[in-house]
Amino acid sequence: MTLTIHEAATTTGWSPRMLRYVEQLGLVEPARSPGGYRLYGPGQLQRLRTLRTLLETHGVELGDVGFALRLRREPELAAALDTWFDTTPTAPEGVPDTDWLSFEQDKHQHLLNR
Amino acid sequence: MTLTIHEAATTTGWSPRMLRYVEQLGLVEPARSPGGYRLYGPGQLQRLRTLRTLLETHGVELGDVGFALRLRREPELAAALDTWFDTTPTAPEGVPDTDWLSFEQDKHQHLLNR
DNA sequence: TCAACCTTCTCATGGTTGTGTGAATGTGTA
DNA sequence: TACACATTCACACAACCATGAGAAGGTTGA
Repeated sequence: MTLTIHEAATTTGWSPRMLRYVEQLGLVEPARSPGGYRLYGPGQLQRLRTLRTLLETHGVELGDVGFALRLRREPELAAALDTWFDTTPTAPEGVPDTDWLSFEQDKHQHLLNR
Repeated sequence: MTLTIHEAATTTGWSPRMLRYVEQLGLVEPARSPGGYRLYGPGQLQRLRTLRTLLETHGVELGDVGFALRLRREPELAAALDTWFDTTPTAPEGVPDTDWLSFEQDKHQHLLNR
């Protein structure tokens, strides 16, 4: 039960070109025939359709989903972003001036309860 | 202890233009003087510096950090991405054909243990 | 008051994204 | 063996991103 790229394209609403692009982003990677043809299984077709609605309903770009993928492949990146966001929630005033740097650095050790 | 935009720029390595851009992305939002001048506190200066190293050490773009911000401001977006990624971890073959759709839909109910 | 800074807004621009189209070539099947 | 379809690669291009620079005007503080 596998479809060729053109068939997969017509049943999912993507263009063949875009299917190759989506694959290049690492989002949906079909198997290959011995000769190199892309073979899309039912799982991938479903993924392609839901990807489509995901983009539309949330106003997200393919590149954004690609970045989200990066976030789960590089946990240290996700962790770095976490600490950055959790540090001084955009309103630093009112914190005693002296504690500041140590406070920052503590956060980098163990993520705090927010 | 607040710096004006030009001072903040020189001590953090950003240009004033970029500080305004960073603010527009929602990443570092300084207070304002009664007359409308941006006022950067020590917390924001630290944030700007760490932001800079974050970008450099991980090869991330400002827009990516902006998207990460979106992810924590719109939990339903993050959830949608979670379910999409957790569904059929890019290798659907080998799963009995019939269980497929129900399997998919289950996942959308309660996130599974990966 | 006045110099030095700030504000917003607009124009400019090189780089990247998303997407199509075509060329040159290989694959699958009746 | 053909014929329709696939592959990769490259050119194209509008739209957007990240930045700079300038204009027109307001704020600050000695």
